[in-house]
Amino acid sequence: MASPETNGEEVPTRERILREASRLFGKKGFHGTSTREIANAVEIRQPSLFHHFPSKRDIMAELIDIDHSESAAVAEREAAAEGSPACRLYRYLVWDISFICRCPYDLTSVEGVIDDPLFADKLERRNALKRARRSIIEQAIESGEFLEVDADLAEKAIVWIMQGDIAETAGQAVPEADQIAQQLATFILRALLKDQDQLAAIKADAHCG
Amino acid sequence: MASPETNGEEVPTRERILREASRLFGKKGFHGTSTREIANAVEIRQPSLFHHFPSKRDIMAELIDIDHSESAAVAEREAAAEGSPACRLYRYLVWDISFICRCPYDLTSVEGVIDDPLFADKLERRNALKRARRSIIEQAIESGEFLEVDADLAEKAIVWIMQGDIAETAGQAVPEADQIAQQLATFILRALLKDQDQLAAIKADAHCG
DNA sequence: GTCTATAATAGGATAGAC
DNA sequence: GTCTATCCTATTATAGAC
Repeated sequence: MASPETNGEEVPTRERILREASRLFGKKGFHGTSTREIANAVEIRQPSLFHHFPSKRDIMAELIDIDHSESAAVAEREAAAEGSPACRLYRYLVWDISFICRCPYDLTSVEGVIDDPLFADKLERRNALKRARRSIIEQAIESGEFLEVDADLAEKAIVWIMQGDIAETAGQAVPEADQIAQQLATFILRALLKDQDQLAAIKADAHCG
Repeated sequence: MASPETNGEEVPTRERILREASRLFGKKGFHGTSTREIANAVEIRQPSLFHHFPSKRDIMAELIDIDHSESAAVAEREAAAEGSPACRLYRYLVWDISFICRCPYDLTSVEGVIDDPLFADKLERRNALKRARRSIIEQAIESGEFLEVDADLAEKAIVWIMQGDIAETAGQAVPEADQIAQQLATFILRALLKDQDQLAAIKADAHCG
């Protein structure tokens, strides 16, 4: 119980920079946020930022890594796993939305900068994440669990909902994380399932909460 | 057939400024886009912009008006109308998503700036639009057509999907506008309807394509 | 690890010629 | 209606003291 995270004191400066920068990037965009604003929010002077990060770009780059590294791993694992694809999609969705709701950073700005040449080195992993999600949806359609919808449009709608949830929670680490994750994952599954009566069994098999 | 819009020539400078600025705002954000970039895209010099708009802010303000004025009118009309709420939601959704897909401007940046104090005068109409959408959903839950979901979360998920579609089409006026509008409206209705078998009747009653 | 001071650049907007 | 030239401010980042 001596963790600096749990008792609310002594958050390291580098950590506070990431949190405040993510909020400002989320609200005003990466290019629209100045290093002065970040420094003011952290309550240090502007040049002191450059002791913790070599450039403004590197602050954003770290936020991209936080957003994508675990998500891509989970999605790729579920895409390659055995068993009901609908259940695997549900499990991935609950994990990722829950991650979003618990994250202390506002990751809103990530999708907005990922196509910027400045972050070209981060693009491939994001695309791998997208491919994994699409693969699970295609498996669910082929297996007959999902309606024969446009898999591309379905993957997009899912991303859009997650993106909206990211902007909504904005790094506030909401306590109802699991509840929201299950509600949104259920919303998505209902829109795609051929037989709504299977929803209860899918949730039970996924054993997330 | 002499319309400047249809034969592709002679688009007025003011119009080209709106189109190119909307694309740049959508890609790099309002604050992240310089007036020099806009001018370059329009192929005029930077100060010439200020002959057509008094400031960079006023370009964005006009894009906000384009996004919200008709949408708010349609949503408020459907919220106050008679008949099946699910049908009225479907009709609004098809209209708005179709509008998005036909719009020659990239309206991605609108949601990102609407909370900025710079555009405080545009906030009330956006909130009226949100209230109208929520009202239709609440009516559909009360009437028993929709499952007893969280109306707030449902309205959010709908906005997120429309917001994603705005970013996707990015003012390219896609030819499959009606098809996409119906697919996404169907996705949303399926996620909310208590009885999936009513979907066909709702679509028929809405008579949108 | 933070500060002040400052360099170097890019930004929004104006003046006035054509 | 567009241009060149320019003003003034804000920006990212560095240098060097403490």
